[in-house]
Amino acid sequence: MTEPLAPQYNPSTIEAGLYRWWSEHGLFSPERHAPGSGEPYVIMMPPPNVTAVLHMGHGLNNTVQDVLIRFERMRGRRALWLPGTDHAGIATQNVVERLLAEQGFTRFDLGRDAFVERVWEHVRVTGAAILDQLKALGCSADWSRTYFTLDEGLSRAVREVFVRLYDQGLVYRGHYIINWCPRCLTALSNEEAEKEEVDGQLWHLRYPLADGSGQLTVATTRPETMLGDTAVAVHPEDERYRNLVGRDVRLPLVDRLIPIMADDAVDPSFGSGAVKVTPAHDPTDFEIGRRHGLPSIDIMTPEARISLAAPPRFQGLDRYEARRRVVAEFEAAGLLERVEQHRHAVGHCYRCNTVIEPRLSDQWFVRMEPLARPALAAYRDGKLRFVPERRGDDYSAWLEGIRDWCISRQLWWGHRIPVWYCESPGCGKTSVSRTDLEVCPSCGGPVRQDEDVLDTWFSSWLVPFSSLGWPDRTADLETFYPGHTMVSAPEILFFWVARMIMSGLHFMGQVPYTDIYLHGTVRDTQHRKMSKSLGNGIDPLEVVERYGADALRYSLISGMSVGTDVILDPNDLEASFAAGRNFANKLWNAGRFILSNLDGTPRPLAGDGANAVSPDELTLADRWIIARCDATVREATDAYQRFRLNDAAGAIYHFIWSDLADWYIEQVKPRLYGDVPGGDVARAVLSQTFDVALRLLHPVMPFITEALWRRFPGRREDASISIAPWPRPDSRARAPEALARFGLVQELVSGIRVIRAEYGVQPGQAVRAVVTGENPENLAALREEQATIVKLAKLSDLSFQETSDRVGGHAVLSDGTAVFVPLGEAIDVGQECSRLGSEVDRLIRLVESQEKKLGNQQFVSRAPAEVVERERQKLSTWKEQREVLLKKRELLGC
RNA sequence: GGGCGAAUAGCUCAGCUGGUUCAGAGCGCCUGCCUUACACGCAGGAUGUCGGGGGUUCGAAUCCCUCUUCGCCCACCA
Repeated sequence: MTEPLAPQYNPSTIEAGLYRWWSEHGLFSPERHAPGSGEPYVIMMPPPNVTAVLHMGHGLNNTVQDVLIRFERMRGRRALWLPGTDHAGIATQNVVERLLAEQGFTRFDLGRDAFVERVWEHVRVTGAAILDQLKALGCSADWSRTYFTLDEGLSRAVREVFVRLYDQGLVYRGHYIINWCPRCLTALSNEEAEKEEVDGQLWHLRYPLADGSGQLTVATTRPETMLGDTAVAVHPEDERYRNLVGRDVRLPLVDRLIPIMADDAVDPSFGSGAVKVTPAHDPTDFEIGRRHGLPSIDIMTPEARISLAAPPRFQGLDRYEARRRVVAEFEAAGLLERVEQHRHAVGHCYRCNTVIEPRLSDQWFVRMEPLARPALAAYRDGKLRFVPERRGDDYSAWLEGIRDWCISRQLWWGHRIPVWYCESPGCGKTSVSRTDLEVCPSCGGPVRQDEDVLDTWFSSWLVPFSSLGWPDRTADLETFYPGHTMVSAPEILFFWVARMIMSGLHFMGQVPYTDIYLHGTVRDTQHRKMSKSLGNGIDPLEVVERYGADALRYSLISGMSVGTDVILDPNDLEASFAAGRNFANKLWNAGRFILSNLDGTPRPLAGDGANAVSPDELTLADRWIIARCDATVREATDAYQRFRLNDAAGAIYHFIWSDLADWYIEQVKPRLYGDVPGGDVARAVLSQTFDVALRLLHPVMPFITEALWRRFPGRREDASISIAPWPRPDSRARAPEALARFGLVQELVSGIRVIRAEYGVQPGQAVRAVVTGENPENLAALREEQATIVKLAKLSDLSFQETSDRVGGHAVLSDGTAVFVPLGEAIDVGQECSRLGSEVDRLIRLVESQEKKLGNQQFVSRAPAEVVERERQKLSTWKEQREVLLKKRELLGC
């Protein structure tokens, strides 16, 4: 690593090598980077689905986690970032089924075993690709502990949990209305049925009374379900229908007699106040049916076609064809009262977006209320912290309204439900078992395992402990449970995060983590979520190749604030990622400059060493940059801890680019070149502040900071910035006076630059400047940095004196100190007068309003004394500046 | 229908506990520079009724009310 650094930073030449080096040195495993010491710090990676390679949302999610884990690792924690991948039952099965369909097959053509083997093939390929992608992003997860949710270990945990919950009466089999996807042909949980507002219609249908004495109108959004109606319900208090309760209507098209009954579930103010009751196809109707002992008629096949339970002419029709046909027949019979436009929420499958069909079937459920209660209490007792805070409200609201969790899925890809049914007549027992059963435990007869698999979230909700070896009491489990921070996208708060908390409390007795950081979503410039179907995605690997992982990471982090979305332009990668790339290049070149000027190990800045730099060797600029560096340490550390990663990145960016590169490096050059004495002190200050800056930035930009940091003279071959100690604030570095005085130097230089720019002074031409002022301390400070000012403002001479020159450019600093640049004939007196005039006007207005404020008795008496004093200071400074400017105008003869 | 959030420069957004970062940053735009770390750069510059209206206060981008517009979450009025 001694070859000269190229002037343009080329991430692709260093990233892969550094990552390999980190891995080989085991820097990501807690036992290697912090053997036996340090408080554990654990982040569980949300396991990416093995359906497909990662998108930018994963890029953001994992970058955030990596920033946090690297930060805590440098702070001396035994940091474990535990990675894994999720088998993603329904999603993965769909992907592979689609691939099969392209070849003209269905899963039934292959059969269960061959199909599952086919899915495994897909999973092995994408799973490996995903891990490679995470590595390309620089993710410092502990790959030696990587899990897959279908691994043997995690499968064992799944069975253990199922059996325990069953034994505790918290898992049960029930015959209920569930959400059914007619395309995926499986049950879904409530969370997997995404409600979406759609413009639909409300059909008002007339049902004739059985005795022919009249009609009753019902309103429905799904007229085809009337084929399965078994009653009509009205509200018990509804006067309009009181005399009809107990009578029958003749169900049109089907010609079946069904009763009219009263039930509280009916809202008399909606529609006609009478509801058709279809217990097999609607959850509310199912409950009504159950209360009144109504029969259920299932008129639909799993594919949502009309079944044999309906009249023959409807059989086999798709649900929407059937809807048209039913409506048409009602209309033809004069039984269609009216059709109303009606906007309502309809459930859609979260994987294929097909409209959900409520369906009556036998499924397995988890009783959630007993699990939810402790999870709610944990939040109320302050054991969980949500960032942003308001997400805690979503969490508790969901828990309060929680319903039982349907966990069985009619899929082939997933954990098979560990339930066996005895097939011998006379026994028929249901057995739930941790191990596979060959025979019935009670009668020894033949058994058949439940065909279904478990919801994919039934394995991932256990990850905080199952990935550590549970149910065995492993050393990992002892050390790393409970963990600390969960970094997640807000859309999986209920699917995953809340359920992990419930399982953690139930099986481990403690919440799995205390901080839940829900970041925003990656969107395009039209604020649409990035997705494959919209074609507005950005491939993270393409960005890594073109701009580097650090640039990608910086751009993501700087573009996010707590809980808000990150906007990227998929059509203009340059606009989205150039900032990060430019910053990396800036840093690279600053590093190139600094490192090439460090001839040998620099003197220590502090300490007892004989050659340590003593405080009185430091110049004003040195004290200033050291104080700025210290302030940045405080700011960045605080921001990282509060998950304000963009603030941390911003503070470091500003320190490196503005303070260190634009000001300090520029001003320090004469000392480095030997034009001015003190080069060794300058090198010491440069070395230390740059070292600190690299360490502060390392969590966000790990590759470039490591590459530069390792090149410092005297660095041990095996030293890595990733385990270098986190910079500490140093109260001795605080120097408010240096910050203020160097601020004046900056003001003076800027003032002269403005004059040069406004008067079109050639960039190469040096000019003279004269400073006058009343404040001796400030003048002394400017004098101390005379060389800096001369260099940065390109002066031929800087003098401190009274002046009688009349022609030139003027500027006044915030403390009233004035600078004058004689420009000879180049100056336009009239222009300068008007320039000064408008400045004077501004000050006059400020002084006036300030005098009014201070003349206000209310303000002076009610505002805190320090505020009043501060305002007085302002007034006197402005007055002083005004006087100086007026004097200048006088001198110029305006 | 219920709950929550947002609206600040052309764009993306900071501005946390009312008053020294108070009107800001980055990008974009304009002017001038290939100054021996960096043109992925340097120096300078322009741009705002802080969404509208009302209120509280000595003082409001900041707190309260209201309206408008967007967004998110939840929901068994069929």
